[in-house]
Amino acid sequence: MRDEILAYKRERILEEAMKLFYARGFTGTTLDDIAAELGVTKPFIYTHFRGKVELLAALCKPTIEMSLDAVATAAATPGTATERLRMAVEGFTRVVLQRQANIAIYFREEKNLSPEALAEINALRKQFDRLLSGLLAEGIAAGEFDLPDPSLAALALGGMISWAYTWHRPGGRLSIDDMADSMANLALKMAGARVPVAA
Amino acid sequence: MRDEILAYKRERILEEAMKLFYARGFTGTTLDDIAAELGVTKPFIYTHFRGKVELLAALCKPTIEMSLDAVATAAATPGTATERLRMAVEGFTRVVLQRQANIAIYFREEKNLSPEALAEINALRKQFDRLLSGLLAEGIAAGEFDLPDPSLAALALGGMISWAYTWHRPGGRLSIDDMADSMANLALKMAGARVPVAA
DNA sequence: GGGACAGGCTACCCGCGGGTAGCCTTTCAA
DNA sequence: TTGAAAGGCTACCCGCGGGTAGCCTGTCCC
Repeated sequence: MRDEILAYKRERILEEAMKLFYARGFTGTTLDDIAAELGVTKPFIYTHFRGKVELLAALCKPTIEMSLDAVATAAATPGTATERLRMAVEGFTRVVLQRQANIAIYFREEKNLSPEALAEINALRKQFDRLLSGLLAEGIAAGEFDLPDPSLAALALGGMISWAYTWHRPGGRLSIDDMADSMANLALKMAGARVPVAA
Repeated sequence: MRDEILAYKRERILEEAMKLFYARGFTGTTLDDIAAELGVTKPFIYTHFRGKVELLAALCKPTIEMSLDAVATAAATPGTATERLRMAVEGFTRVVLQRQANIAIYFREEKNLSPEALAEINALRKQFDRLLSGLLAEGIAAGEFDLPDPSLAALALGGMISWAYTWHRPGGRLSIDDMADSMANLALKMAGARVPVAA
């Protein structure tokens, strides 16, 4: 129970930090701002985190892990490359949109991460690209996809989806599920998959 | 001649600012850093720019204008939608890769722009999206493309290309021209264009 | 009732860096 | 040779904000 309360406090700090970093940027947000938003004072934050940059890492890393998980799970699921690519794209799109602020913070504030945190995250991203590119290569080998350069296509695909953090507005015309479906259709068409559902 | 030297000095300042902002981030770079790199002192910069944020705007705005121009020129060129889309994608890809640092700085440091500069740039981006989406819609109307949602596809396309600023390495496996060509092929396939050149 | 501890706050330090005032040097014209 | 202007530098200011030392208060157990 003590631990649960501790964990809850951590979560609340991260939540407000996320909102403020998203709205004003990392350097545009002070620890006093975050504390004020929580109705506490700056030293309170220091009882839960080593400092400002640790907040940043705590916001970024789990989100990158979730992105990797989405693709890794899809790649490891039984099924055709087409089915798995759809699953990967849908899953990743959901992560990007559900954790839009974290994704935005990560890409904007990468330079402010500690070297250690950055290295860890870069390793995750490398895996992400490899998995996606491998999935495309499997599809080509199986005759399902038609792509001359799966590595490049993986980067293009990753960009197409990641980019949604810049323009998606929650509560807009398309729901997250709509977006995931549309992105998957576009991705399959780009891959040259047979029998694409109307994109 | 006086004016030319003045313009040259401005350019040199911007050049070093670009390199440093790109490498260390906007807040991670001091005016003293930039001055040192140029072999001058901080007040020198102030004889050419109002302050640090003006440097930022001077780096971002022309690059966004070039992006818009690339698409606007392509859209206004005579030809089929397929031809014009290829031209637009190739042109935009070239801008992104040739001005990679500026693009990166813009997307990362958007929050540090003055409200006025931000508003101007946002207006340009809106035009960009409208032009691209309009071009896709024309292609659909002409029966050249097969896309259920041209607005969404325009955003996806824009993302796919913009994203290259995060991973392209000059001197890498693919030249800028290779990249422009490949991106255009992927874009046309995504649009469902008939007779796509092997992407 | 009292001791002790946890948890948070008040109050502060201090370096960094954007921005500026005013001087010095070089150059050129008369 | 001198006056003056342009151009850049030295030296400084000062607010902001990350980080910390030490106190205070409420709570729980004896």
